[in-house]
Amino acid sequence: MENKTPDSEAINADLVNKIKPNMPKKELLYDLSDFFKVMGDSTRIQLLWALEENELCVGELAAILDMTKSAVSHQLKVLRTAKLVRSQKRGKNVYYSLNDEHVQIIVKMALEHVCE
Amino acid sequence: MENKTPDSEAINADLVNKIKPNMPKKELLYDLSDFFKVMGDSTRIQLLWALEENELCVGELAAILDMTKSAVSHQLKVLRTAKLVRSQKRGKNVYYSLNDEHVQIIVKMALEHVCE
DNA sequence: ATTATAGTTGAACATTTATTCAACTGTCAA
DNA sequence: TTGACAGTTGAATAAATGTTCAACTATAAT
Repeated sequence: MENKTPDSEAINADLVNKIKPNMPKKELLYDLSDFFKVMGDSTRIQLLWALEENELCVGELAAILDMTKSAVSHQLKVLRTAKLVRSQKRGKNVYYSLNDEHVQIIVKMALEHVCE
Repeated sequence: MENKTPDSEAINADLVNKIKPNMPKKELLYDLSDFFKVMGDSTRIQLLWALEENELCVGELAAILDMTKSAVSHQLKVLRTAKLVRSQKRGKNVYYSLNDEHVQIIVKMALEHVCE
């Protein structure tokens, strides 16, 4: 009776050995998850959302989000480090704008997912 | 001298009042950031990556990721709650598979961003 | 029935993270 | 120069998060 399909299969070692070497390298893995981590905060999503409409300075962003300039500035730094926004100082103000065309598409895809 | 362009502009209230009402509602905002939070972990990225190749049970996933079944199970629960994977029990095993076609596209876009 | 295996679960622990607060820099106006 | 405003920064606090461990359920094999 060796050809019967078992009710429960042991783990498929061949499949594991085929998939394991195709896994992404640690570095790429961290880059990917770090990118999503940056997007995974409602304050930063709002900042990106607002900047899709216009270049805006910190005070304007703080007014739109109803938050302190300090809190906004901290989060803008995260977005800047991730290269999702860029900043430009003009007079007393620092104006921020989007720096990556992928972001708008990614947010749109995510919207389709969460709106199902 | 009232028509000179000021070296430093005060915040643009009209712009703020135009953008503010177009901001996403709290609920949508949390749904969006929660989605990205789920993607923002290297273990869960690996799970999704592996499941793109094949339906896999918990033990196989644990072997591929070199992690305990417990840790994998905890993260699979997060993915299940977010409706990114679905599970199906067969015998003693629980097989997981992808549940959302958006995810592969979103990961691909994110790859393009981080690989620049 | 008993034993072994697959997977889930909750508590605990350590780490990360977002906001607040106060102090600071730099620029403009008087 | 003095004062006001825009923004940044670091420390502190509180909240969220990932993995481990041990205990548990459920299914299969003997």
